[in-house]
Amino acid sequence: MPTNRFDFSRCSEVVARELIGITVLINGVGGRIVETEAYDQQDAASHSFGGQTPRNAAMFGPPGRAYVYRSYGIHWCLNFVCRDQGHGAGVLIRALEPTAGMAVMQSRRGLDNPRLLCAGPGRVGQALNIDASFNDLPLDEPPFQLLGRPGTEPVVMLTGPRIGISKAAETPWRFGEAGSRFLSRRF
DNA sequence: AGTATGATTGCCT
DNA sequence: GGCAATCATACTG
Repeated sequence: MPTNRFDFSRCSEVVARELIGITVLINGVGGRIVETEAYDQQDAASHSFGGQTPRNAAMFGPPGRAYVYRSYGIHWCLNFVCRDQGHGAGVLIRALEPTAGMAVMQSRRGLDNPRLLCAGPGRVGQALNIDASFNDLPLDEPPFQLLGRPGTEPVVMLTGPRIGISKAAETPWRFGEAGSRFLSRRF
């Protein structure tokens, strides 16, 4: 049976891998996570790298909450806070295979093609109607729902360098499901 | 297929 | 004042 329990109190790389195949819903709308990226305080590409600031405070709070930030002044991006409190680590949700609330997501995105609904962090934000009010919210309570458990289904994992960053760009902390048509980009 | 560009805003140096 | 964990569109070859 599905569960809302998920162990976020581990390092971002492990959590990022285990999230592949997990379903995330917000108010019943969303899908299966097929692409993630790990970020960590020791990592020059992470928002938490320089220590805690008002913007990244959620990353330093308890694991298992959302960290939401504005990207390029335009998009809202969703992260899951992980590791131990105070460590400044999180996992960026980069792409979903849309499964629930397709019509709502199509309307929010202004597009029909399921393939492009949630293929990228900004698109996920728009499809799930994310904004700043979701920052720091616990992931095991409404409006969030996490379904499934790591290892329940066999997932062939792809690994590669993260996207859109300039520092630590060679660190292979991007993860995805092999063969998925819903990835933001090819690995 | 690949490369370029504008949109847009809050945070940090 | 500069920049950013992006996206859609409009080019080029």
